Amino acid sequence: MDAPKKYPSSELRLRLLKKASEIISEKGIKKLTMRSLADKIGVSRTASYRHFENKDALLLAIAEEGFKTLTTRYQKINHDKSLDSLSKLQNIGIAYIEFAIKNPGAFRLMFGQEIIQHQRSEKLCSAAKETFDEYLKAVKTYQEEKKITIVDYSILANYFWTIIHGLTVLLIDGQIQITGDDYGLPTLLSNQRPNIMGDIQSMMAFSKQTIMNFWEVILNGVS
Amino acid sequence: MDAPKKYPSSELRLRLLKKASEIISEKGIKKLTMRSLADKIGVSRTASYRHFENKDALLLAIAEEGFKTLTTRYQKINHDKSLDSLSKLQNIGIAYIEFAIKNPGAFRLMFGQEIIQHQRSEKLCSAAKETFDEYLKAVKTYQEEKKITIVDYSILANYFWTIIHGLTVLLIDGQIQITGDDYGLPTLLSNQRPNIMGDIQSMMAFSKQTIMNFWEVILNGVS
DNA sequence: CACAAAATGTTGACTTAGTCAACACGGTAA
DNA sequence: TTACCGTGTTGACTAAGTCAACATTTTGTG
Repeated sequence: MDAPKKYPSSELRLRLLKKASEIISEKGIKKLTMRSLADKIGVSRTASYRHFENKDALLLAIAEEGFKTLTTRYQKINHDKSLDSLSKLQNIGIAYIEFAIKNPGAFRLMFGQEIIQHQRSEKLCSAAKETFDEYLKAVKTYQEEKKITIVDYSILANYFWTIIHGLTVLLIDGQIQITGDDYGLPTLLSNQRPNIMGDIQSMMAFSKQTIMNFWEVILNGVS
Repeated sequence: MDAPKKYPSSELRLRLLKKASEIISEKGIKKLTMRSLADKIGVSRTASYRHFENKDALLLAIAEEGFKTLTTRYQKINHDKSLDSLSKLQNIGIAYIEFAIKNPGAFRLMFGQEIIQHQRSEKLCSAAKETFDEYLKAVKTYQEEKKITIVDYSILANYFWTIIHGLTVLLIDGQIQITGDDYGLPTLLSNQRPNIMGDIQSMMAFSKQTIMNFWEVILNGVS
């Protein structure tokens, strides 16, 4: 009898998702309140409960949407005939970072645990699985094409993921701050309010370069 | 006039820190309430406010303690004459992961943003700086010894950090689940409650192996 | 078209949790 | 001894999640 399951996408539902996602990206999850969210959108304080059972369900839906978006991007890359298997894999990494930089709130919900640890729904898991499968497909293709046989592709996938995820998380948490071509102090060390999401362009340029550098090292070593 | 700043370490203060850290590691920050924390320790609901201005200050203190602990470990490693510079760097990475696995709650406070983004105190920043400096020292020593001149050591530090941090975060968020020698499904894909912190021994063994593998690749490439 | 049912939104009320204020008590320095 | 500090307690207020009852609109169906 979980009340609000129908209504797959009304006007309000979409606006709530979008606004909530913005708020958690900018201010963090703590600062998202059902009441002020409704208020900002201009409906009464409990209107959101017609579209989401509760706050956790709203957060869940944000994560789910996130996976769907990411899956679509991955699919587009995997289907692009003009890209070789290495470029596909790299582009998928870049898409992951770009998504996270543009939607840090959603990204944290998707891959963190604070929220999702408990109330994972079937829908969320299958959305995540689609994203993951698309990623695995790219890894597998790359591995087969390059004839890398020393490890299973799922292990290879974890290794790539480790690097991309590490970079992503450090970036969105401001531990590697980019402004133009400069590095800022890690958030860690600064008691100023960090300008974490300063300049998406610069962050993406930095990320691409970093991925290329990692790849160079992976292929040839540092020597 | 921020009231409770004196009292650097009473009985109760320490018990609060310890218990709170346990709770956030096991259940997440959302589930830590000042009232139930006090209750579990057996004092009245506002007793904690004699030792911490508010909940954020308590979380801040947990992070600060975390940095101090980590700094001590790093120092011990850096001072160990029996280790060469590579081993020091690797051991620091392992210590980082071990700390995170044993104290995921504190770790998230220290390196995440959800909580700390706003109320960073001087004390927290300087505690973080000490940890960071100790890490940088190890990187610098390694770089000088190995005569790696292609990049600045602070960039090298970011690269290592990226890998270690990525691995750490994926582990504590259950995206790489270890049970004995097996991999479990990423939390992502499972709607069962994940047994994230299953077996610290196995997770550490896995982490050490992974770090070694990464190093192997970094030194020699995959070819 | 008429009407019941479903969808959607509103206000009132309850509950939990953060936190302040006032009060209490024991120890210690002047 | 006494004033004050450190520490803890209870009472009270407020913000926020959320349910229940009620109102309005939309929609499916005879």
